[in-house]
Amino acid sequence: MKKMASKAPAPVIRRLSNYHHLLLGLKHRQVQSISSTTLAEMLEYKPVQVRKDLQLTGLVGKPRTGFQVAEVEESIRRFLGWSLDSQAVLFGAGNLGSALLNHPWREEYGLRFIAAFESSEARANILINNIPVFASSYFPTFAKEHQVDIGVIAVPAEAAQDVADVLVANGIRGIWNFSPTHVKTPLGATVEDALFARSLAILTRRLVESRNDVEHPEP
Amino acid sequence: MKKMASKAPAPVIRRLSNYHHLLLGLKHRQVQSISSTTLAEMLEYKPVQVRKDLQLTGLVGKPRTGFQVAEVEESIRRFLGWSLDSQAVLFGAGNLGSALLNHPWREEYGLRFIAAFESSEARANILINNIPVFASSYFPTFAKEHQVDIGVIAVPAEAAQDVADVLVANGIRGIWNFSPTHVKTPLGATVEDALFARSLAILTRRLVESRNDVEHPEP
DNA sequence: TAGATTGTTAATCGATTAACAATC
DNA sequence: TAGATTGTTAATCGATTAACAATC
Repeated sequence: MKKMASKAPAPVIRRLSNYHHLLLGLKHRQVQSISSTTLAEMLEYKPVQVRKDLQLTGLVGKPRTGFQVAEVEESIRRFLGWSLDSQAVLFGAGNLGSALLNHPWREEYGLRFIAAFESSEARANILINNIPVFASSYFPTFAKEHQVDIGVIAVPAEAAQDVADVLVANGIRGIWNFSPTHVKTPLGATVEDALFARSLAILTRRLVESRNDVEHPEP
Repeated sequence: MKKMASKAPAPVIRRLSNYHHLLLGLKHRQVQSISSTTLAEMLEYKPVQVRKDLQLTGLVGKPRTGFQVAEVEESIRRFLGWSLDSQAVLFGAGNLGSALLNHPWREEYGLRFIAAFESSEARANILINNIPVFASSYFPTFAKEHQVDIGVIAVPAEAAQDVADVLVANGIRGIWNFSPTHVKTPLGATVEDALFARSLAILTRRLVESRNDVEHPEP
C-alpha cells in the first residue's frame, strides 16, 4: 500500500493562521525580527509550541535574535497555500453570501471570488462588489471556461448537499461549507465546514462551566 | 488550591454541536430512536466515539434500540447551554454584522440579539431585522439596563481589542469574536474566536497537500 | 564572554480506538 | 434465545510540554 505524505495536524494549521495574521501586522510596521517568546506572549501560547509550529513550515531561527518577520510571514503563507492566488465561486448570495463577497480575502489569503451563483431568479444577474451573480444553472458552463479552485457553499441547509454534489460533478476539489449541515463528498475532494455553531458551542459551554464553577465550587 | 470542575474537551464540544443539528432534523421528521452506528455513519465518525461523546452529556442508551432522538437532542442542547435563552449584543453593523443580525440563531441555539452598536453615525439609529442599532457610546447605559450574556465583535481588526475592553469593563463575560485578531481579556471572561481564516487555512493546506501527493507520491 | 534564544530529545498529557463483557 | 447494540476497560495514537545541549 502506498504511504501518503503525512498531513499536517489541524491544530498546528489553525495556529499558523494566527501567527500569520499577527506577522502581517508586524511586517507592515517594519518590525524586522521576533522571538518565539514574544510571539507566544501575544497569542497566549507557549514559546516551545511556537518553535515547533514554525519548524513544520521549514523555518529556522537564529539564537539570540529569533526569526525574521518577513521570512516567517512568507513561509507560513506558502505553507498554507495563500501565496498562489486561488479562484473561488460562491453558491447562495443571501445575507451571508453577500458578506463573503464583500470581504477582502485576496489581500491576506490570496483568495478571489470570480463569480457567484443563485437559484433565486430575483437575486441573479446582478453584481455584488463587482462580482457577477449568475443563475445556478449556468455553473457547469462557467466551470468549463474558468479555473475554479474552491467552491463556497452559503445556501440553506436543505440545499447544501445538492450544491456540493454539483461542485464535485464539475471537478471542483475544494469546498468551503458555510451551511450548518455536514456535506459528504467522494474521496479526493476536500471539504472544510466553517460552522458557526461549532464555535458558538464552545463559547456557550464554557459559560455554562464557569457558571457551575461559581455556584458549585469543588472543595 | 481549589480544584476546578474539569472542562469538557473542545473536540467533543464541536462534535456535539454536529450531532445536535442532525438530531434536530431527525426530531422534526418524527424519528424516534437512533443508534450510535447510524449517527456515526451520517457524520463520518466512529460509533465508539459517538457513544463516548454522548456519555459526557449524561446520556444512556438502550442496547438493541440505541438512543431516543428527543432525549439526546435535549440533553446536548442543555449541555451546550442552548436551552436557556441568552441575550447578545453586536458591535459593528457592517456586512458581516448585518448578516449575523439576520441569522435565526434563536431557534437552534437559544441566542437572541437584543441590540447592535456602531461607531459610524451613518449606520446608527436604524433597525436591522427589527434589532435596534445604537451609537457605541450608548452601550454602558444599555448594559446597565439589560441582561447581556454575550458580546459579539464584528468590527475591523484595529477596533477589536477596544470593543473587547469595553465589553469586559461593562461586565460582559462571554465574547464571540468575528474580527481576524486575537483579543485578550482578563481571567474570568470567556472569548471564542470565530476566525474564518482558521477554517480557510485548513482547507487550503489540505489542497496543497493533495496536490503534493499527486505530484510527488511517496513510494 | 555571558546570556538569550534556538532546535531536539524524552516525558507527559490527552484523545481516540480496539476489544469485549453486559444488556435488552 | 440469538444478535444487535450498549458501556467500560485497556491499548494506542498523537499532541503538548519539560529539560537541556547547541548556537550566535
